[in-house]
Amino acid sequence: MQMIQGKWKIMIMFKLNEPGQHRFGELERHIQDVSHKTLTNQLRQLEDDGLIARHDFQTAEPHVEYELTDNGKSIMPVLDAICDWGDTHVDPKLIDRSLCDE
Amino acid sequence: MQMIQGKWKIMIMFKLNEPGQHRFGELERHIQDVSHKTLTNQLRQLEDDGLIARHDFQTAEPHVEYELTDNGKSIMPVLDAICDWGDTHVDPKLIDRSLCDE
DNA sequence: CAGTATCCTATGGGATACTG
DNA sequence: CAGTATCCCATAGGATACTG
Repeated sequence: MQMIQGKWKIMIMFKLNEPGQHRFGELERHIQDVSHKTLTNQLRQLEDDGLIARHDFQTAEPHVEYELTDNGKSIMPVLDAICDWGDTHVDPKLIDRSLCDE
Repeated sequence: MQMIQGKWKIMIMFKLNEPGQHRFGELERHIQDVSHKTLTNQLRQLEDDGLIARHDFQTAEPHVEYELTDNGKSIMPVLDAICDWGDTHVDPKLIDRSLCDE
C-alpha cells in the first residue's frame, strides 16, 4: 500500500503504461492539478520503490524520460482492479472525474 | 484509493472477512499496534464509506459488532490482489510481517 | 466495553521562486 | 526543461486521560 498510496501515483502509473516515451513536462501537462514539487516527489518515490525507471539524457537541454519497470508493469493489473472496483461500486457523484482521462 | 488507504484498514477488512462476530475489543487485541483512537477513526471511515456495518447492541454492557457490507465484501478480491502482489514482488526484508496474521 | 477529547508530531502536498 | 529550496497548511496517527 505504501508504494501505491500518493495522490497522483496511480495516474502516473497509468500514463507511463501507455505506449511511447514519457517526459517530465508531458506528465506535468497531462496531470493538470499536480504541483511541480509533488510530481517530482512522487516520481522519486516510485523510482525508489522500483516501480518506474528514470533515464536522464545528459544533454544541454535537460531531457528526462520515465518508464515502468517490470515490477511496475506487474502491478498494473492490481491498479486496474482498483479502478474497476471504483467504477462499479462507488457513487459517481463522489468521484472527481476531472482527475481522470475520460 | 481514499476508501482503502489508512494504516490499518486492510487489516480490519481482512479480520472482518473472517467468519464469526467481530467486536471492537477483539479487533483492538488482534491488531496489536493500533491505537484506540485510530481504530475508532478507521472503523468510522470504513462505515461512512459503506464498506462495513456497525451494530450497537444497546445493552448496559456496551457491545458493538462490526461486519462487512456487501460493498465491503465486493472489494475483498481487490485487497487480496494487493496483498498477493506484495507477497510476490516486494522484498520480504522490507515487509513488517508483525503487522500480519502469520 | 466502546467511545470521546485533548495534545502532540510527522508527513503529504500546494504555492512560489530560484538554478543549470 | 527538469529539478531544488523554502514556506505553509491540512491531515493522519500516536499517547493519554476521561465518560457512560
